[in-house]
Amino acid sequence: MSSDTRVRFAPSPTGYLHVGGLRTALYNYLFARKHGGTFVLRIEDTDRKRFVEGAEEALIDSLRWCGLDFDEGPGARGDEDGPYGPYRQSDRQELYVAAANKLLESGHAYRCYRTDDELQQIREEHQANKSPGRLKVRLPEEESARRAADGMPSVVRLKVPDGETLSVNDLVRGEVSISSDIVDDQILLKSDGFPTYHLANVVDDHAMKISHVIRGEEWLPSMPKHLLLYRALGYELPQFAHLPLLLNSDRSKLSKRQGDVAVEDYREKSFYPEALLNFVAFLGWNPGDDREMFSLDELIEEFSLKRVNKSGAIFNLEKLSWFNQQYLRERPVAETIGQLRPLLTEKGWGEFDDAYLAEVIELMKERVTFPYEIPELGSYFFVDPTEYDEKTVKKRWKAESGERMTRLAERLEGGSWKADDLETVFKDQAEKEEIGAGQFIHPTRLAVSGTGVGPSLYHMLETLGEERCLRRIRKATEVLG
RNA sequence: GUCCCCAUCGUCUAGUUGGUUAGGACACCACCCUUUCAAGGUGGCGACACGGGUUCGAAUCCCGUUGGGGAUGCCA
Repeated sequence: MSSDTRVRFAPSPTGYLHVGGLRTALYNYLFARKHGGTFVLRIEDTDRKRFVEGAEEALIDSLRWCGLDFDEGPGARGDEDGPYGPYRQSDRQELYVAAANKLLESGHAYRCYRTDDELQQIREEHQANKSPGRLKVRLPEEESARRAADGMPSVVRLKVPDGETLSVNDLVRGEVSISSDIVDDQILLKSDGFPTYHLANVVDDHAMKISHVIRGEEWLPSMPKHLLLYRALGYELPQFAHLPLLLNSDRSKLSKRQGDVAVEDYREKSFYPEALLNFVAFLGWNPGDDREMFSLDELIEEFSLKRVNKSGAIFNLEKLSWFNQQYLRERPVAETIGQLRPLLTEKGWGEFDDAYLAEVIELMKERVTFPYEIPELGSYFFVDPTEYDEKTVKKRWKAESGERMTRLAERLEGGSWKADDLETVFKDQAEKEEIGAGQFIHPTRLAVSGTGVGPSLYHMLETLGEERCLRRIRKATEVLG
């Protein structure tokens, strides 16, 4: 495939970027980049009732946060959006009206004057009769003329032919065919004059020279309508690829209500965009071997529609978290410091220098999934413990612990504060007192951190420094006895 | 109801031309390491929805059943 590969992501600005949409956008992006093609962003805002202020900005913001830059579309190139603009359907109205008129003239479409009530009744009867065919909405010629003369509102409908088998060779599903007899006369132009998805989509994909339509599986059933439109309008057919759906844990189509579905939700929870992308890329695609960690560039290198699955995939938060943990571990410390610092300021825990924070991060990053967990699980790196974990006290702080800790502190004072040396002192002291080193190790951890869990004790002490440690040990002997 | 799509461990999946002890990852369990917790290592648990064909041989091909999902909007 050459540079005339053109794909598009065409979201409706009804709020936010759905993770399913992100996956669709990602596959389109990967396909475009892989083939040296063009990735277009088109805003499908033909439904005035669902218009949400700021949704387009939020959408673009989420896309950019993930690093999916588009070549054409609103704001793609600063002042200029691209050669096939405008890229908002609300700005392309004439095109749709022109196409609808053309279809009207050629007899592929007709004006329909049915009322909502009539339509509802037709649907009910259709279902009651268990009839497999098309909804019979066409009015006799004279009745249409009469209603038109009465000035009744109308829509433009596609006049679906009888007895045809409409099939397409889908890039992920192979040949899919549907009989035209069961395809309804799709509304093309609504009574408010705006086009429906079906018309606008086909007109724009053609006008924007889209070569591959890569979209969600929910569009597969309407594919025959689109085929008919391409044909009636005399457009060349693009290639189609219908992607498997992203699912809730109950296998229904991924939706709000059963968890977070907006990219911005995950951004707020401080997932790394790389982790989200990596995770979402593997929902429906894999490279065919055991590798799992992929940067965007590596995905571009490996991606192929041939390896896209047919069945839906459950969005599994645990796996996403695992990816995030992996990414956190390979992150440059400087970046994590930058994430950590505002959290500390927010908690009013004061200022800490980079070197100190870097050490804390090194000790903690293998134990957490998100940077924000570092101050949560490791508050003791920043403030003295104000209480001691009850269970740990019960288990580790014996009657003699207070005196032992006092003797240990005395011996430690003024000595080397390197982890290795500390370890030597602990072991030596234990030997002297003829007890297990654990009798010092556990109470010390408790005294210094307030908890029974955490990083390697000696390294933790080294990082914390002599002053903090001795102060805390003495405080603990007072409080715990 | 009707139409379309789908079907391998709990989850994501490998398996692309029929012959594998059906592989990996997440999660879970055990052990090792660590006198903590993680991480890491080792091992374990765990799947071809069912029934018919075709074939010497089927997870793989065909048919049916069942199950799941999607569509059926003047939403996209």
